[in-house]
Amino acid sequence: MFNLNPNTGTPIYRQLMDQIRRLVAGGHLRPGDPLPSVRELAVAHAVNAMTISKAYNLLEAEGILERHRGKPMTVALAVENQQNPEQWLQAPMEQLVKAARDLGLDDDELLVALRQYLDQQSR
Amino acid sequence: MFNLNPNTGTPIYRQLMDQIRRLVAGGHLRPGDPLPSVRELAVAHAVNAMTISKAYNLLEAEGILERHRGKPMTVALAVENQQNPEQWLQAPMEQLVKAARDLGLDDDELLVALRQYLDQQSR
Amino acid sequence: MFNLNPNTGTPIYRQLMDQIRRLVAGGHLRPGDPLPSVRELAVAHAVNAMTISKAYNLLEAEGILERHRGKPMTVALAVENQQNPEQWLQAPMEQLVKAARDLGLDDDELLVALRQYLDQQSR
Amino acid sequence: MFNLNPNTGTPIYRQLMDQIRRLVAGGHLRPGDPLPSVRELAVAHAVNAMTISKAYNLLEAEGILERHRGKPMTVALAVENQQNPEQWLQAPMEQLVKAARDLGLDDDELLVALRQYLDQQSR
DNA sequence: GTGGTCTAGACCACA
DNA sequence: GTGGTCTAGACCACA
Repeated sequence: MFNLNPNTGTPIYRQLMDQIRRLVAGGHLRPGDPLPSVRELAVAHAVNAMTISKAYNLLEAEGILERHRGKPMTVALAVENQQNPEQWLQAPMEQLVKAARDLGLDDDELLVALRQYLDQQSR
Repeated sequence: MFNLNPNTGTPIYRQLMDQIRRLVAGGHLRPGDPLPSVRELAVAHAVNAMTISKAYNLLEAEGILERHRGKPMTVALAVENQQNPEQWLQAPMEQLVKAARDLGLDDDELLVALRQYLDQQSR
Repeated sequence: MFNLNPNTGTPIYRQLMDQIRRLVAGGHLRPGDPLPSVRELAVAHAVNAMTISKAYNLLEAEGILERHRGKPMTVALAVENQQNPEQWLQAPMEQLVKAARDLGLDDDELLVALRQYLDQQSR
Repeated sequence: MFNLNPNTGTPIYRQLMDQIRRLVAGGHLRPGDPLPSVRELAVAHAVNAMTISKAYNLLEAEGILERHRGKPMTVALAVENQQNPEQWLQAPMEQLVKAARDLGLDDDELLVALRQYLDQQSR
């Protein structure tokens, strides 16, 4: 369902938050859409329920999710999904560019590297 | 000197390790080059000396740095800096592509976004 | 230190949050003042550390506490402690008045009851 | 009908129990008086019927309510409504006094605050 | 020493 | 079925 990796140094609950935020920003999850239950996600990713719950709680505090007693949480109706999706690309682009700079790649070399990577994936 | 951000969720010592590894892989730091002292870096980045020290220790264990009693650590003479630099780009490219997918961008849109970002930076 | 009762139906972490908020609003805890460590409080009240930590985290999100890596949390420097303390009395006054109404007491009888209660306490 | 608030942290069934107990203690509900049906209350307060039912069941177990097959529950004939009404004021008074203490108010200031609050309400 | 993350598991409130 | 609270305990990052 989601892409959760316990070994990256990024806390699992943050990984989940990032992905949900982006799925909402990208329109894949829309206002009113239900989210998988805490237990369901926990089992599916072999992760503790409290870890999932923490992510959901923080997203509720951010106004992105809504809680419904006894029912699954949903994407908030009032969520601002019309906000510029590119905003969510900033941080990972920054990371990538920094890595490229450290490695001595210039802009064009980085773009070539990314294109190659994308081509590999789609094959 | 380096680019250390305490708020990203990635431990500071890992950020430092990543950057040094890439600087070595990219040839910006070459075998025998001295590194800044632990204290110097700690002060410069307002970070605890143990944090820097931990990064240096782990890099020494990896064979990338060498320790010299009473003198600054250096890049190991035997370091394999001829290794494929693209290897160090994998993880950040993966992050970026995942973010783009969640946001509903296809390959071309991602490449355009990255080019725009790079253009902005160089301006 | 604090007054935490696991049997009231109000979650422990909320009880703690309420008390800290009021101590700050009342000026007993002032900007920059350190709070007891999570472990210290947990031991003192025979409560799990995560329960204390949850309260501290939520208060940080509210801007009332500040986190300092490796050091105790403190009352936020920017905290608005000049806000009207009476605000924090609203909820408990509402509760009390509702109870009194249900019991058929009028305003004067309630005030008398409260005065008697206060007199008992101070004896 | 009743005053049920899902957001206070106090379970709804407890809020309901408290209010019925106080209405009985205050003589507003007297032995033999019928209570609203579970469904009626559930609809009126947009609350699940099981929540109401749970409160009624617990009050029956306490001897405060009586069940009559096919008919509304009533206040128990044997209920001890002559018990000291002030007893039900203890808990909310304690809460209020604790809050006032945290805020640094002394007895007189608290009494003044309560009188002001009552005056506001009656206006 | 400080707080943070995560687990396994119990039990509660509510639909 | 849903999410919430809490525990006991492990291990991590940082000062």
